[in-house]
Amino acid sequence: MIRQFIYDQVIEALEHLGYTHDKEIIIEIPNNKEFGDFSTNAAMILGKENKIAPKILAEQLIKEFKKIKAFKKVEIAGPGFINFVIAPAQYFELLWQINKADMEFAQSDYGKNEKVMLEFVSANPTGPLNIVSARAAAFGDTLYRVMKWLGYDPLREFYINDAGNQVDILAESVELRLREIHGEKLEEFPFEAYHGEYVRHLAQKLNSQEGIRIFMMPEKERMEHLKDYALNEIHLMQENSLEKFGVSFDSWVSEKTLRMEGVVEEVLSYLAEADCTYEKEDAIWFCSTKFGDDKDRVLMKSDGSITYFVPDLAYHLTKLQRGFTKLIDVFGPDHHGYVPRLKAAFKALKYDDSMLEIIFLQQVNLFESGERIKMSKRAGKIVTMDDLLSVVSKDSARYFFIARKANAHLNFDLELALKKNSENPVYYCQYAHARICSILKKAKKDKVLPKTWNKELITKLTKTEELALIKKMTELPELLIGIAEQREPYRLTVFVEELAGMFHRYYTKYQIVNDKHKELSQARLLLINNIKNVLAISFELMGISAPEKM
RNA sequence: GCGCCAGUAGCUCAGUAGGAUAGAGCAACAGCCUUCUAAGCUGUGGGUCAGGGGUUCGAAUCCCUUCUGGCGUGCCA
Repeated sequence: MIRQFIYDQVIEALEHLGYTHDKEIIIEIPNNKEFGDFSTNAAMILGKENKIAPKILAEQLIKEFKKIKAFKKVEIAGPGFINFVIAPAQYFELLWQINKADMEFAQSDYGKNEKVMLEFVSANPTGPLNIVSARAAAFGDTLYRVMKWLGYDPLREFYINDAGNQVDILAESVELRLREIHGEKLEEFPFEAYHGEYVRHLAQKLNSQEGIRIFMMPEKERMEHLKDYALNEIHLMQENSLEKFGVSFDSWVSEKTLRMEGVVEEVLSYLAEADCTYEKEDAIWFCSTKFGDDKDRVLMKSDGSITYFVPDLAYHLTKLQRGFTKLIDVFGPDHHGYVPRLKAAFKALKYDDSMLEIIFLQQVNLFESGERIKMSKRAGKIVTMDDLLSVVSKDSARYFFIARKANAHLNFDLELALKKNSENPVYYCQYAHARICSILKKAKKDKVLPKTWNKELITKLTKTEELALIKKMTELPELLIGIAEQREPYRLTVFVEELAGMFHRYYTKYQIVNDKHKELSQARLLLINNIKNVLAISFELMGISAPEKM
């Protein structure tokens, strides 16, 4: 809010003085408080192109800024920085705006209704969701919420790979477990099959529903039946896990359905028409190296079946056909070799590959008592999302999952997530919210809390901590834009921790409600009420609760 | 081998428009509740920003290079 204002003033002053500003200047918050509330490097950056010494340019600009009431003090410092101190009256005005915006603060039409496709989780329908999926769910959903808040038109989509090899193996695994139930002795459970307990449960459930009847079906029909059954059950299981996590998808797209609609043939013909395919060793290849990939890729295997890539490419093309102008995929850490071929296909088909944006989430390591918990997919020993949620609350889990940059490994400390003190940032932040609620409640009971807020009250706020709190809140609108554009939800957790910390310190230092100073009390109540709102909005965007009592 | 990602305090991490003296939290130690929630606050110590070169008024941040770790490198999905 303020940053943009200062930026505009600088540009205006430059133009008024007849200087050019071809190079980008910055308005920043100095990390040393002695340098004021904001500072700009404009004079240093633009000195050269205007053939003037930075310090002289700075002096001239400062002369212009002296006329502006919003600035209490403007100074030159160091090699040509211009430091601004914002007038309290300006902060009061901003607080009043925040107050008026209420629970809609920082909402905007910034995104101009751009249709953005957010594809995330998209886990294989062959087992329960694991913790990397949980990370993806928290990440994608938070990004969705922020984009929505900023006036984009985002859609959350889950792509189900319910066709191909792995699904056959799933059906076979269920069949083996069924045979086990009926007393057949298995030599050894095949290495490639799915070993998880859930396969047994699926078999048991199916057995109790249909019993021996299954084995009376012809082989082919039976496998189809097992496939449909298992896929449907697992889909429901996954949807249920996500729901417990507070994540719902706007759309689920099935690979099988896509295939039935004939998109595979379409894509193959598009690529052939573009002259990008050839035959070698009984297989059909895509010459992706021509478009930046490091090797050519098989489209149709020598046995006549199709590779995963073809329907997936078709799927991405449907996103474009549906009018999305930005396709964001959130992938696990093991897929990055896959991107060049997707991008290559976009280029081959003359689509703008910059519309396709892929975010990689790095792996999640679970720690307990300082020990890393080992996970093994093969042995069915994965820690599932449900396992995690049975131990850790939804709030804690979501917070921890978004609290790191996407491309950094995430160490999830189970003990820490369970702690209920300041070591655990979730509680630290939620506690600030609960504390404020408690104060407001007491103020209401004591009849200090006014029915409606009065703008004049704000002028009672003169402490540096109070102005600093207002300043911090005004950062939210710009922060959210940064989060949406850089796809970096973690920055929201940094903001919330800072704001909560500032409040806790303020609370300890000053008494908010004091019978002897009614107006001051009311002004402070107005301030903390807005802090509460800003915290609640941030929590809402992260998908975690804003408790009124703890 | 090649490709992608990462390396900041003992630990987990900020430092996102290239800015001024690199910051938090935890852990360690010393304190604060007759007063609105102590799930909180205050203070102390702690750094070769992995190493080296370069770009420039100025680099943790950009470029090159070396080292270390993770992942990828299927006619798997």
